[in-house]
Amino acid sequence: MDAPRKLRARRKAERPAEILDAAFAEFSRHGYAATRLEDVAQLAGVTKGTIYFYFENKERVFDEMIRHMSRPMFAELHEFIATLTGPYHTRLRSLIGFLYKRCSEDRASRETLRFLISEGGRFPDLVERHYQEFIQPFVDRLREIVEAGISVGEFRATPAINFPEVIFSPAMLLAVWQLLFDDRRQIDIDAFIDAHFDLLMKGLSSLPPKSHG
Amino acid sequence: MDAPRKLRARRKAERPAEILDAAFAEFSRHGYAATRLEDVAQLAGVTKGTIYFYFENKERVFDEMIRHMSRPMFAELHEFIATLTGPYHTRLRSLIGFLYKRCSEDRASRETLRFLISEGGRFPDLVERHYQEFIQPFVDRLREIVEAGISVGEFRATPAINFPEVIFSPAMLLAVWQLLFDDRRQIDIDAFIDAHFDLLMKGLSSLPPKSHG
Amino acid sequence: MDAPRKLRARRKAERPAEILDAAFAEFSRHGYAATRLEDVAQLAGVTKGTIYFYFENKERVFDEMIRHMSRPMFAELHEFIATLTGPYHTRLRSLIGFLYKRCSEDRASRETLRFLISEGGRFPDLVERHYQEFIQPFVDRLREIVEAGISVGEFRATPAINFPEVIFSPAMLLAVWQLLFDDRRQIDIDAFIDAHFDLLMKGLSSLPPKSHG
Amino acid sequence: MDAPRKLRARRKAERPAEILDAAFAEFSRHGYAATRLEDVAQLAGVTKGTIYFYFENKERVFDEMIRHMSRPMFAELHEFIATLTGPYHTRLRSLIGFLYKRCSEDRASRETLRFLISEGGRFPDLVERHYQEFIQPFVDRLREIVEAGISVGEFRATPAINFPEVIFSPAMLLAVWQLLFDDRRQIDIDAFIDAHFDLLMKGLSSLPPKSHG
DNA sequence: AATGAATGAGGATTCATTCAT
DNA sequence: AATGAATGAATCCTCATTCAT
Repeated sequence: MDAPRKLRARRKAERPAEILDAAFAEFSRHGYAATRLEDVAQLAGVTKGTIYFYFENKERVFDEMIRHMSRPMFAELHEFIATLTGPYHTRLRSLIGFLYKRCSEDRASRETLRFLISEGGRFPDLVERHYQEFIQPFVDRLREIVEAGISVGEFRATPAINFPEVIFSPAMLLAVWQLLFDDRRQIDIDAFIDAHFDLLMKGLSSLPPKSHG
Repeated sequence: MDAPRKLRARRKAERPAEILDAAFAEFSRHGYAATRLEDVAQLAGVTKGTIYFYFENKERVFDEMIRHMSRPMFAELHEFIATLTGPYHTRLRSLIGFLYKRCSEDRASRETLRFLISEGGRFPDLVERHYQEFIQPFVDRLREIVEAGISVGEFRATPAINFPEVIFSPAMLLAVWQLLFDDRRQIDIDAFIDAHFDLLMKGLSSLPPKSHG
Repeated sequence: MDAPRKLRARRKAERPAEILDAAFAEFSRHGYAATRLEDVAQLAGVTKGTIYFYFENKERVFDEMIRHMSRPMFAELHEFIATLTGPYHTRLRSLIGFLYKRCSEDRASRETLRFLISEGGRFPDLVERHYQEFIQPFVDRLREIVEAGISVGEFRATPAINFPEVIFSPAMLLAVWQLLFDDRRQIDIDAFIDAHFDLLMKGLSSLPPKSHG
Repeated sequence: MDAPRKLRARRKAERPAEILDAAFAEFSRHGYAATRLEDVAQLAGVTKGTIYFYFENKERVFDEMIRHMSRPMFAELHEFIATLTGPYHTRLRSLIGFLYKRCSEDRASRETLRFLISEGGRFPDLVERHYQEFIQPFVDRLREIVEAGISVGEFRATPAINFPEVIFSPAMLLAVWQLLFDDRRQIDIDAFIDAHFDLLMKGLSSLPPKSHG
């Protein structure tokens, strides 16, 4: 008499997340407009009606799905930012490394970028939220690190200080690349990251280039 | 009795392009699935039936629209590539400058990127075509320039040679930024480009950094 | 330990009536088809499931609601009829006055008329029941009074004896008026009734009209 | 090449009316909410989509259907009113006779009354329109006739002058009766009307009652 | 060439009803 | 007794597509 009640309660608690996971799968495959809620339901192992029990309509399913997928991402970023220590070039690598992990390893984050680009017109709040919660904190932190690095002489003064996006843009390109080609044009990600850091550190360095001789 | 015939003939010749221009406007506003051919027709000043006279179905309208918007872009790239002369760092700036013009000034190119990201799953050929016609030639040319620059000592040897994407990624980021925020978060594009080149040239440079004293 | 049990018992006994009262409110606002049992439940302070504990389905809720609202009406009519005394024109006034009270003061009776008109096609038994229980007894009693009045010389012989509906029709019109306009077009009800009786009594009178001189 | 074009054009011109006729049939059978547009379409010999080609949505179909059915009724009333001549009791009979024709012979008018009673809450404009276009003109004209009749001594002064509804209410009752019982409880309409006029004329008369001896 | 009336499959949404708890 | 999660049939409405004119 207790186990089933718990089961029911547990199911109820888990249903919305199950539906949102299914929604992620379908929406990222077909886009917002071409996704049928019936397919989402089926993938979640429920029926259409159940979705409407938990969510007001398709737009809300999409919106909540994005929140559902983004929440851990936002949280992780903020946690991660708090732990950065060491010399500034290390912090910089570390921070950008975090972004690479999001872009290259985490399909959810990558697909979120796709959603923002594809459906941003229909869901402008969603874009704004991601700017406030993810992009801006990330960019700000990046700028602080570079500024601090400059002030202690680790980095040279550079106009890129005003456009930290320039500094991490290869990570974004990698994400877009993967969105475009999925697995059809593989990139050696580690080598890509190394190339990025090589160029970046050289570009930021306040030291003369090593002699190759 | 001749003028009207000519007019009609001209109209006829222009119809498909007019429809495709209208299609571009509607598809880029709402995405493939949410665009109604009726709206495309209205914007083009014709009726639904007329679209079906010129195009087989909605998919073909989309596909042809992309071709229509991309053709000049492809052509320009190839023409542009042929004209590159001078020292390799100049050629590099020039080539990347071309990309910036596409990304920042040309809405059609930018929206094409959005289409590729949004609808690539539905139109894989379209992605492939753009890779063959635009991305690959661009990347190849870039790599050639850098390689040549290295071999004549203008640039240092760098692993970025294997990932020319790293070199132009800020331009792509700028395009994505504009797709996401449109005019809501303006960027000083010239300053952005300067920051990019500053970092890039420093990163590629085979010379010691200028002393600031 | 006893009070709560009583309370619950009382609640239980009252539940069906509470539900039917709520049903009356919702059905009369939206009609049968457009009323949602969920709203009825909410208004009654219970959940959907509870309704199905007490009633088989939506049709039964509606049917029982009508019975619930009509029962006192039927009972009152029969009681009232039994009490009629005095001269026949007094009895006539009194009986029609009863109808006016139902039509003008009692929203439940008026809305019942609306239900009969709106949903009679779906619930023919309901119409039949009201005919048997209310209309026929009322009409019969009315005819009896008029016949008796004629036989004692209070009223003149009139073909209206065969259509007692003609005699009370203004009361029905008033009900319909209120159903149509609610409070948007107020009528002075007492003056309306006076006008009705003035015309009716004159029409039935066996006496010459009063001279106005 | 001409006949078919005409045919097409004629069909197009007739379609909306055909659909509205079918809508009348279905709506009056089942009420607004319970009517399925698909059934309306089928009865009209078209498909769902066609209805939406001509009408924005279900509400508009209903609204236009009412207009469609009422227009001739409104027009006829106004024409009829203009033709009234003769002694005032003749005009009165004639005007009320018009109403009886609407109520007893014309199902469309009767069903319109049902719609007003059933769906007035959802379509208040519709009720208002009928008041302005039909009820008010009718009532005003009736009052004028009675007033004129009084002033020339045909009728006695009566408080019913302020409530002309009292005068024609049996016609309304007849309509309601037919809505409730359709053909299940037949009324001898001519006899009913005679009874009405007998009572009414006696009630309005300025003369002493005829002696029956 | 072009129109636009007509189609009908498809998808969002609603809600009466069930049933495990 | 009562709950409320879950169902799925039903219905509104959309829109790509066709075709007679």
